[in-house]
Amino acid sequence: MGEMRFGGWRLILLYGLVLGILLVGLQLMKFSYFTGDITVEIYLGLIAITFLVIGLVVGRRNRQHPESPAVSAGKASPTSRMGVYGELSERELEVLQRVAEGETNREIAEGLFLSPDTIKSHVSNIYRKLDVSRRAQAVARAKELEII
Amino acid sequence: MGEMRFGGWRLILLYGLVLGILLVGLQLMKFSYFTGDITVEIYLGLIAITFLVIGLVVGRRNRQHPESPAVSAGKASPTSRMGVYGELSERELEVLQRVAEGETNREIAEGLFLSPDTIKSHVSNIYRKLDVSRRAQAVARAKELEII
DNA sequence: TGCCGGATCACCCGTTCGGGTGATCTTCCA
DNA sequence: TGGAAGATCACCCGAACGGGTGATCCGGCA
Repeated sequence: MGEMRFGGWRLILLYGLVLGILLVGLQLMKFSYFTGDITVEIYLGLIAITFLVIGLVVGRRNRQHPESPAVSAGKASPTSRMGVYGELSERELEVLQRVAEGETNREIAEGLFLSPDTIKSHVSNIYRKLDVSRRAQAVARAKELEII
Repeated sequence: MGEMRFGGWRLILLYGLVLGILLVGLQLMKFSYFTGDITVEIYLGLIAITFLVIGLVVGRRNRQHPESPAVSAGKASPTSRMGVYGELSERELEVLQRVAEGETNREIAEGLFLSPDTIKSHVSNIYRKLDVSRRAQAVARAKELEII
């Protein structure tokens, strides 16, 4: 995919969304304005407040969200089964240990006199058995399970 | 010396300007044939931009508070036993936590409404403070030091 | 008041990782 | 005896990472 380097991507979507809602709102308000339902002061005030809020939101968009509903992909791990992890083989434990030391696959390979591809294979199997998908997560898991 | 970079508030201002101009343009097209008077549209656009900028300024000014109550648990002793590594800032702890969950920099960025580059920066500082050089190692270290 | 550090963001570049596919060889055991 | 599982290795490709450099803004502290 073409990468948009600056700023982030969801921000643009957010802008699009806000803009769309805003335009609809403005059209409605304009209609009311011409039919004399609301005064020009209210109209202007609404516009001012709207953009003020947009500015505030954008300006503070780095605020921390402790448990925001908009975040989180798949946390909380509903699957709470243990005991499946005992099946890490000797080799896999050896590799996992070194992964936790921060060694790269190549370094591990050299330390164990194996090919980097072999290490990759072991690491992939470790991920499968620990139900994770990257090293930092595997280390955290292993520490929690006290298998390293 | 890079003057053409999309840096910081310049980007936000650009968004604001684009938004405003777009709004004005749409107004002109969509409803200038109801009234021959277009100056009022420009007027509205200017109001919108003005308040957007005001919101921006206010929002930027109010962010970054050193005293945020919404921080992780387990931070019971902020002053004691914080040796060399103890200088991990709130932000860094937050990032480190998510690193241990296996989130990518981009995922962390989205979760915290920040730029991936900012996360990279935090992660680099974490490495320096923990004296490591990659994520798995950082997680192992953090688990050993019981800071996560 | 001027400097420092934290937080935020951008960009570049080379390396590493993750995921997939596929292969050979050995051991174990049903 | 045939399959299951483990260990070993190869290759591809895109995503992610790590390490720099540099910039802005802000708050605190000497």
